[in-house]
Amino acid sequence: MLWQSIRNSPPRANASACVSGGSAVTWALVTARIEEVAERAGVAVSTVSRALRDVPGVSLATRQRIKDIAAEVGYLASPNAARLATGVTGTVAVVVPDAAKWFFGQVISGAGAVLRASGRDVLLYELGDAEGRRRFFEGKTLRGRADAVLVLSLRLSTEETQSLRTLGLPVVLLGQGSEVFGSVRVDDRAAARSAVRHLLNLGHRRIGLIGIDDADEVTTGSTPPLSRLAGYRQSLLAAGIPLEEDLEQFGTNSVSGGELAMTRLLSAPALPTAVFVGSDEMAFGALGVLRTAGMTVPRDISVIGFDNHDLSQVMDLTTIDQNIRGQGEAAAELLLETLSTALGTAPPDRIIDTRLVLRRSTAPPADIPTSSKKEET
Amino acid sequence: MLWQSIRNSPPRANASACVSGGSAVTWALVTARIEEVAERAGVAVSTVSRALRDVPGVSLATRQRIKDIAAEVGYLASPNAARLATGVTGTVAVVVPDAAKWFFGQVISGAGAVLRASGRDVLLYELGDAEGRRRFFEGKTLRGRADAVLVLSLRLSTEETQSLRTLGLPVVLLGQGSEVFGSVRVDDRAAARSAVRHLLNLGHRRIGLIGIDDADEVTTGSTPPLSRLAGYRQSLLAAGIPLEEDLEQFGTNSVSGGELAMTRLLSAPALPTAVFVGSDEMAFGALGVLRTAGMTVPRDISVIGFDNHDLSQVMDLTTIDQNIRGQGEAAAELLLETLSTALGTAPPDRIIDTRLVLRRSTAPPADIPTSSKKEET
DNA sequence: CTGAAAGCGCTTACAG
DNA sequence: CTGAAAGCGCTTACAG
Repeated sequence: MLWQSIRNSPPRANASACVSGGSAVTWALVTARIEEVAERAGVAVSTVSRALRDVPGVSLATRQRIKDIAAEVGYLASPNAARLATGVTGTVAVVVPDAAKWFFGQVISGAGAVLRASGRDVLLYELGDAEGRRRFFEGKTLRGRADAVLVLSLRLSTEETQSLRTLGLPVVLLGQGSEVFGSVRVDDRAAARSAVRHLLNLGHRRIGLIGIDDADEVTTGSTPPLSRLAGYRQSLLAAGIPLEEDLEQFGTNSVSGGELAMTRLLSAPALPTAVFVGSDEMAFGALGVLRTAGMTVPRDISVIGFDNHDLSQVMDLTTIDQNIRGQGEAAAELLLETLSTALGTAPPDRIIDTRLVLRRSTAPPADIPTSSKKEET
Repeated sequence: MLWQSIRNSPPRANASACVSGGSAVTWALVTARIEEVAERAGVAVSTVSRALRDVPGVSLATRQRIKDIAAEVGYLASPNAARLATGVTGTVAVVVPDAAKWFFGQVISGAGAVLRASGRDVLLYELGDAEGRRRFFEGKTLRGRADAVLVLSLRLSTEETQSLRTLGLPVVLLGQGSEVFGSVRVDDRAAARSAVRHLLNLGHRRIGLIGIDDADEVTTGSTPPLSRLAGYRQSLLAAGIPLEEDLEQFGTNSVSGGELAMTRLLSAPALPTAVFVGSDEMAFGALGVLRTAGMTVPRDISVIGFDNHDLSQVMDLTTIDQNIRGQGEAAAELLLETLSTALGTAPPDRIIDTRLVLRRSTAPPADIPTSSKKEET
């Protein structure tokens, strides 16, 4: 009853018009237009337009009068008309592989808060799978829909880069450097080094790695996994510890990926006394496997993650905080700056700080390893 | 260098125009307009418009020729012009308290997939805090920006309901029933009953509750917390077990909320042998506290959650799966149906199935409790 | 400081 | 089946 009345008879005291859109006839409320405000104020529509947008060239008196009348009749400029006239959408597109993943949720929320504070709308594009990614970049999906684009955790191919450039919009990448677009990210390599150094400083010499492999069909090729691996290796080598293939296991960036990799690590010729894991979610999986195997963390093995996931505290996981929400905020801010300033020559590249968060999944190895260096196969 | 050229000199072989928008002068690429296609095809623009949108009334031959030419010149109708002309935006607004929370990420992703498959854009509105919620509903934020609205986990006040109705758009609520709008949700009460019945069937008689309290400034007043509480009480009473105030503790829907509530439960006059927790995230917090207290789950105490969170498997948490992504999908589908069909009299209310997921956080109580019934203070 | 008019790029009765 | 014209509701040179 009520339902029907909503669809078919909009509240009175509002003019209504019948617009046939698509298959169904829908009712759309018609609210005050600029013309009505102009008539009431006894001025031209152009003056109303200028007054309401605080464009210079209107006397203070008329401007105020127009504003009052606009507020009175509840006038709001039609976004679509304004967009058509100016070409400015007041919208920022956020392109994300998968909104259901914790990492991207943090970024979306952080970036969204900044964008909303600037009065902009957020258009969310979720790639989903490789096919979705292809469709997004092939079609000119964004044309006329956004003023700027924030792209998360994607290593863009030449064609994709070109496709974005053709849009003519400012683009900022998150989690990935770029020669062409602005970027916000952390120094993954340095962060990984400090994680492994923490383990070294505790006295560990046999340190395993659970890395993020490249199997994800959407984020494939992105650099953080590689940089974290490189940081791990650098730290070991700098400490004079040779790399061991058996101690490096990889999996998808997920709990189950961590479980599988840790399981493989447990069947290594000689167990590591500590493991650096490429993401907290993988570390959760690793912790689960260790528990199942009857091993105690950190007594039998130390584990350090990467992210500072919401749940890493309750899991008591030592990890690297990479301020993900802050990265999202910084990326949005950079985008807004780019929108209002003519930027210089090089695309800006902002590096966000990381920090080690100590919890109780790391500790000195049980038996001080003095001979472990020479234990290789 | 490259950067500058992006902003100032769009790729050649594309016409370009200088549009002054706001403070800065920006370049916008001008791509083919409908007129160009019409000229090339030797027809009127109206024919092109009809041909490209598969509107009947164009001969097959001309339609195909026009489509070919459009593809050739890469013509795509300007979304803003089409919107202004039709009033249809091809966009659905998703209104969410906090995109960073796991629950909402699932919904956004599920609903988004369905909406994208239908060719629609997703406009994300994150309320953030009470002030954000107020702003959203006071201003006619959505006017002219969306064809339909999906509202997550909000118990709407009369004014907010009215504000949405004034928009004249189809609205679907998720996680909340409504007299006015369509809704998708689970039967929280029945699900809670089955959770508690599981504990009863295992032989538990002293069953505690960790409930979601109403402190969240945005989602305050939503019914799932109340329904789950009601289901808990119903199950106990149906089993002839009197309620005990000390065994009901509440907290914010978060890990720390679960920690605090479990801590209070641990200082109850007599410990429960099992606890039903209103959400998995709270259950994670509860598990953490129990571990810290040196108690073993499920030997000393059984814990059952609600959600089937991604991480509940690795936490080995028995829980109620409520198919959150499925709820998001169903809500989006309902919205699309509403958009294309003139719906009947009553707002549709779709109930999604829940199911018990058995893991190893629940087990029969250690000592069979025969006298516990009379242990109250 | 203000206004009349053109224009943004489509869609849709209306007429043929 | 096709076209000419009006209209969607703004903004912005241009002229005064």
